[in-house]
Amino acid sequence: MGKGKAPCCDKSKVKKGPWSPAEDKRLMNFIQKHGHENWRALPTLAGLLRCGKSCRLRWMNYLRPDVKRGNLTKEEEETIIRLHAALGNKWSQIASHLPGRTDNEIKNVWHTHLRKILECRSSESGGNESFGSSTTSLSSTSSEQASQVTIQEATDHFADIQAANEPGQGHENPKEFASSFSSYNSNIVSNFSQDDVYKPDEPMELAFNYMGPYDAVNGIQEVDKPDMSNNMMDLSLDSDFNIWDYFGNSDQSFQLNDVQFNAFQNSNSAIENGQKDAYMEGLRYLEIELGLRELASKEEEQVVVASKEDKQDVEASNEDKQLETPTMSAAEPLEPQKANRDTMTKPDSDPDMSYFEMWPSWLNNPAL
DNA sequence: AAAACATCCAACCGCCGCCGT
DNA sequence: AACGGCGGCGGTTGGATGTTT
Repeated sequence: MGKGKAPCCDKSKVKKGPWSPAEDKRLMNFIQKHGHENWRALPTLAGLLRCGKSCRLRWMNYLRPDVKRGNLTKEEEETIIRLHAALGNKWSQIASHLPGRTDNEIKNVWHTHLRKILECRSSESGGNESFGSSTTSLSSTSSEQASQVTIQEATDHFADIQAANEPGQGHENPKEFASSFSSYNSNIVSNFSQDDVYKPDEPMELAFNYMGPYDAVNGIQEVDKPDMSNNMMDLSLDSDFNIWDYFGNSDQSFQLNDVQFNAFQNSNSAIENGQKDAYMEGLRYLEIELGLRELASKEEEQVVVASKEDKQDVEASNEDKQLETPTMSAAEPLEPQKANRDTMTKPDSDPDMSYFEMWPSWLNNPAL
């Protein structure tokens, strides 16, 4: 056996070959919204049946907005020839001198076109032109490392989220938020085991897997990231990242009504102002919908019914329907979560405690 | 018209180096 | 120091398309 590494993904479960327009669209939409901090996780989060490498390649060589199309100009060809003479087959380095051109494209052009030109020139000039694999050693610039998220970036990022949470500044469509929020929670809840259930004496793991050094409880500092690999989602820290948009990619079938949403969205001020009831109402509603709580009263039932009557249907394109359901999507029915309810236990100390209070550091964090 | 051949290029594969643990 | 994960790179492949016979 060779000592090659394990494959980056399960080859039997990923699609290969040419990309369809629907896949392109999905990949572009995802990256435009959330960036590409983690290629390995991206296909799952974006709902693509592709390996991360394949996604990266497609983006880098084809979908990136700054990729130049069309034939190379004479000047570009000459540049490639000169750089190849100096650098050899360092296609990425050559590409770095040609804005908008990819290493793959340059490599292809070289093999199909430029090499022949050089061969012709060589034969004409008596063999002085070089077109082989040059081994000229230039000090190669170290590859750019994935930029660490700075404290300032993290601060700005969460300031943005907080701003989105201000009254009147939040998600433009509360129902969309509630719908997508529920899908996210459905996913988390469906993956809960007994060990995941809240234990009052244990520190809570955050529900989100930050990619930057941000501790939602204590402020800005490095924290250990919980290992919940398949159950977690990575939050991009792109400057234009908006957590509400992150959730806004779902077809889940229930929504909070506006009152519930507002209470939920403004949970901190609601609690500080002694309006916890409104906040808790939103939580209970979510729990009921997720099958984590039985309807406690006629009133609650009416709230649920009213909300369902108020919901909007989300149209999914036929193309999207053909794609594999993303991990974070809500296409799965709620039944599995209802079954899960039986495996969960509430803290003994407070039988009325909301399951969503299992995230106190998240939900009540002033930074949010 | 059709078969054979040539060309193009998107995508895959395996390896490498960096980095975190 | 050793190991594993990941992004990046360069070589290669193979299907699509164009050209020639």
